[in-house]
Parts: sequence; structure tokens; C-alpha cells
Amino acid sequence: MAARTPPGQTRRQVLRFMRERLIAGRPPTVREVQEAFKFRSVQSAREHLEILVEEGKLTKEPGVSRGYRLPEASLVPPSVPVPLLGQVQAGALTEAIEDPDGGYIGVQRGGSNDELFALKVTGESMIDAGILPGDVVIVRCQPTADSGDIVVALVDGEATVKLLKKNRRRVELHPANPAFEPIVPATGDLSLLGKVIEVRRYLGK
Amino acid sequence: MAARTPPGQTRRQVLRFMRERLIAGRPPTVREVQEAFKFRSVQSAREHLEILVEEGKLTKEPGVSRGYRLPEASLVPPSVPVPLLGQVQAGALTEAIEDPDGGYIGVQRGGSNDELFALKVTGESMIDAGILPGDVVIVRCQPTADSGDIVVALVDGEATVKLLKKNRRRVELHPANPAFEPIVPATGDLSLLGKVIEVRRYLGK
DNA sequence: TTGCATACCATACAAATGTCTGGTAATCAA
DNA sequence: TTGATTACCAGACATTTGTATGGTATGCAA
Repeated sequence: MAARTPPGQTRRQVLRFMRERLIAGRPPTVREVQEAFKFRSVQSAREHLEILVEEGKLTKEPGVSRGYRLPEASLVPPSVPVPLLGQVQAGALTEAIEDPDGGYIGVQRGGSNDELFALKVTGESMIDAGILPGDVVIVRCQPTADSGDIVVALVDGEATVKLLKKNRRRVELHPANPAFEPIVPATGDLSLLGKVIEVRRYLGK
Repeated sequence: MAARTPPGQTRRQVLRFMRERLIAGRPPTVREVQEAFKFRSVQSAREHLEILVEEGKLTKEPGVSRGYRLPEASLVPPSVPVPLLGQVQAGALTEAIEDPDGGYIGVQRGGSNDELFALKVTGESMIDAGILPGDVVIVRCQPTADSGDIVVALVDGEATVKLLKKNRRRVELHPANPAFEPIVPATGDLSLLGKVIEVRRYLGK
């Protein structure tokens, strides 16, 4: 017999394993759970799973293979892959999205089927808005935005993050850093890439 | 025999069906495909699926049940569900993780199988570190941390985010805001919950 | 016509997988 | 002690499911 573990401990790990697999879209078989935990009997895995179902942590469709599911309550909103871009040159946005140099990151978008991309921020111009160099902003492509939105726009052929301000027929791009000057593009000469809907910072492991 | 459809037409529908099911995390069996398309033979479904694999539209793991996959799936790093906590009282961490009031968010962790949780930040004590009220920090549970790490610790029975500083046999929790005072817990009296590995800010739609 | 390809069908078999029955050992409380 | 509970094991069985073999009908092109 394998080592006996404290009550509930193994079961928590099993739940964890199930969540990972189910989120990844690859529901495991009972025997795959057995394998993962080195049980010598299928039944051991099955018992943990059935108990998790009783506890409401999982649901299942009896009789069907790979039939365990996450209950509605703990449903994680599905995340979509979003291309992570490094530097964006003018006009090269579409190509950059097609073949991102930073790979993809998972973003939970709010239902709509919009075009998203992610951008690594350089420079300190938005530091007072809590956006530091190295942060990743997630951007929804849209041709316009409201005053007060944080947006990504092409300035001098480079994508930059700024605060959008509109006052009577003037559009301005404000940095959130007193050391920088606002940018006032000529009327109608603003190429807005989209609006920032999320900011992420990855700290060292 | 069922009605004969133009070449490739049914197959396109099958691919669509597969995409839907696979994205939903519920890969179908060959017979479920048969059912969905009212084929009177399993083989009809199987032939469509195998051809889609040959065309590169799908991949599959031979021999395993529900073994068809989306080829792009390999590009997207898998994300794990992480419980999102609101307020954490002393000692109630484990229970809070078991039954999070904020649901779950998807996090791509760097391979290790660690315990993670997410915490909504209140207060402005870390504003100079780019962590604003309402931000979500993702925390890896660990009993110790290095000097300079941003950590979550229990202070006065509440979970708070602070900068950890160690100098000769003293451990201090520093806010990143000049309006707040550093916290110097009595030696050995620091209950460290974990280290912040990611910061997220969700901006309005 | 012939030959070939496509779409679909019928049936069988074997492997994968869910499920069941009964058992051992450890822990805890009465 | 006794009994109850938990964690795990062993082996079997039944269903689900992947796979194979061969067949029918339609359309198309040489």
C-alpha cells in the first residue's frame, strides 16, 4: 500500500489536478488520475472523484468517459489567446498581430468577440497611472475612445500608451508623469489603435 | 443511405462542431459526432475526422477516447484557475481559498505546481509601486521571501500587501507611499502568506 | 463504358474506460 | 477493547469508444 496521507490532503490535490485539466479542455479519465497520483488501484482515484462530486466540487455525467466537469459555480471565464507584441511600428500592426514576437497570453474577455492584442510598455510616461516600464497592457482595437480612457496610439510611428482627453474639438494625449509634455496631434491626425482594458505586471518568480 | 451532400460541405460543418466542443472543453467521441450529424454509421463520422486530421485542421491522440484536439491549442500556454479573495481574516486563508467569494481567474504560472491565490487590494499604501486600490495581486503561497520582494502578510488580522525588507536580523514591511509608516513586527512574529508574482488592473470596458 | 473518387452505411472486434465487490491498514472516539 | 471512518489496494466485469473491413450509391472524367 502506498503511504497514507492526512485526511483530505490528497483529495485537494486531486481537485487541483482536475481543475487544471478541465480548464485546459482535456478532461482526464479515472485511470489518468490514478496514473498522476501513482495509485495502484483505479478505485482509489474513483473514490476521490466521487467524493468531490458529493461535496459539490465537481460534477459528472455518469457512464460517459472523461465525464467529470467543473460545476457552474466555479466556472472560470474562458480565456482567449492574445498576441503579445514588443515594439510596434506604424502600419505594421496587422503583421505584428499575425506573428507576435512575444507569444500569446491568456485573457478573459468580457464576452464580446473583439480583436485584442497585448503590448509591452516602455518608458515611464504613465507612471502616475500605475503603469510602469515592462508592464503589459491589453488593448481592445477600436477607432475611437472616450475622454479619460487610457489608450494606445501611434505617435511618430511608435505605439505609445497615453491618457486620452477631449475638450471641444481638440484631442490630446496626456502622459501621467509631470516630466512629460502632452501631445496634441493635428486635428484628425490621431491614429488610435485601441483602448487599454487591462494592465499586468509580471514580477520575478 | 442519408442524403448525399456536396463534397466538403459536411466536413466543414464537422470541423465547426469540433471547434465548438473543443473550445468548450468537452471533446466529443466519434459516436457523438455521428449523433450530431445523424450519421447511421460511426465510420462516417470517423472518416470526416480523420480527413480533417490529414488536412491539419485537427490533431489527435490515437487510441485515446475523445482524443481529437485543436492544433492551435499547443500555442496557448495553459492557464490555471486561481481563487480570487476579497477580504482575508487571520487564519481563514485556507477556508477562503476553498470557497472564494470572487470566483476564479485564469493565471499562467511558470510550470511549478504551487499554491496560488489572488487578492483584491484595498488601500493606497503601495501606490508608488504601481499597485492601486482595486488592483488584483496574484500570490504564491510561501513561508519566506527575499528582501525587496512584494509580499502579502497578515497584519492585525488582515491581509496586506507590502514591500519586504530584511536587514541584519530585522524584518520590516514597508509601504510604497510616504504617507504610511513601515511596520516592524516583533522578531519571529511575521505571518507571511506569500509573494506577489503578478499584478493586474481591470479597467472599465 | 471503365475507372476513380466521394459520401455514406452495416457490422464486428479490441482497446479504453467506468463501475462494482471485497479486502487491508491506520486513525480516532466511545 | 469495539466500532466507525478514512485512505488505499486487488481483481473482475460491463459499457463506452476507437478501429477495421467490406459494401452501396452517386458523380465525374478518360
